[in-house]
Amino acid sequence: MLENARGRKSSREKILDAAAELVADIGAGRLTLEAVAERAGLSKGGLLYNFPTKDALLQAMIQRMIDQVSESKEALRAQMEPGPNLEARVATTSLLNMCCGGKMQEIATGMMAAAAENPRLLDPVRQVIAATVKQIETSSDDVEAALLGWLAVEGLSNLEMHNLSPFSDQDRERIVGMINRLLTKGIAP
Amino acid sequence: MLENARGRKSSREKILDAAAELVADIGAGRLTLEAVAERAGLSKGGLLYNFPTKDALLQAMIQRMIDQVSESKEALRAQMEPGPNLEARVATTSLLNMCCGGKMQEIATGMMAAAAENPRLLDPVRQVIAATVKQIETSSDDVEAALLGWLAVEGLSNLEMHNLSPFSDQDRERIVGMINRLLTKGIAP
DNA sequence: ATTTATATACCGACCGGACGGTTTAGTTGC
DNA sequence: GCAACTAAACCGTCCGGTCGGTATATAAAT
Repeated sequence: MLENARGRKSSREKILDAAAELVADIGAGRLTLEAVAERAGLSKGGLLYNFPTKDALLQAMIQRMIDQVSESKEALRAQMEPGPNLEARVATTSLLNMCCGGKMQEIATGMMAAAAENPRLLDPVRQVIAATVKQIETSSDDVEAALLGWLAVEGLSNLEMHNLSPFSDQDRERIVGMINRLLTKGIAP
Repeated sequence: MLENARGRKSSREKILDAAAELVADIGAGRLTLEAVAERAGLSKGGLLYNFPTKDALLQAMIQRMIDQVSESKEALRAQMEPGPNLEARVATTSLLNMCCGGKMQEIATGMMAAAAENPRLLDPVRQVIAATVKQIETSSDDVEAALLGWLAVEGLSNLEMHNLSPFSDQDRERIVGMINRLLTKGIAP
């Protein structure tokens, strides 16, 4: 996916990958152009050729993450068994898959970097969140359960993206299962 | 509270207030010593007299916020009507009062600054969170409901601390009410 | 076929400003 | 006389961004 004609990853992709990894490794506040360039395997000049400013790079990180989430949601929507609160289940599952699967791969990184550098870069995220919530609110059979589950996943993923989660893998699994039960069986068991 | 002998706020307090306000105003990544000093009404030298390094300042911000939360929890624990899942209700209510009451006053600011600058500064927060969760798990009548409610509040407050919340005031009130109902009446209404 | 032109993608030296922290010399109030 | 500063200069480093140059490929002109 997203390779150029010769089947090799484009520089843009390599750069975005490198930036995401770096944020995860050394922290959003320490993200520098030189470090990104080095990890992506090109020079600072080459990096700035692809992204003329640091803001542009951060913006692209955010956009890519939004696109990936939306992709993942689309896939889940097709694949998931139908039932109540489908939209909420799709939203929560995609969030959990993306940001929490062992390493927070794509989600948190861009957001943390943007939040540290220039909060306005989070505007597109705001839109996505607003849209997601609206969709959950209008499409759910049990709006209360759906919102609650979504918020809980939001909390869990936020904890994990700051390495603040006190939960073991099996604790986490239990919690995820519990949220899924809430979403499929409603607020009354 | 926390004033010196003559009833005036100590410089330390003024500095910590200023830093918190600044983070809220201009973003965690743009927090500089000079700006903090200016807003606190003293010189950079005076600031560095009180906090010898920027790390020390951030550490103090975190510590103050932890102390305030623990204070607030203690107060709530005495004042709150007894009932099921008391500990979870205390934890969630203190979180909501602190960080979400109109302005995110104390909680988010220190955390965001620390996360941007030096994630290791969040270690004390990790401890508090782990302790809170353990307490909720051991003391709750309905552990599932308690954890779910706590996570949801965590999610809501995280959204709010990045100005990402799509909820209106009355939406928010409904959600908080819903979480409280979950905590007081259990997972089955 | 050879030259010339143009575009793409990149290198890397360098600049300038910001910022954390130091130092020094002086001031004010208890 | 000491604690708690002020004021201002200064240092060293880091870092975003600029800029001139380079290599390669493709196209156009002769």
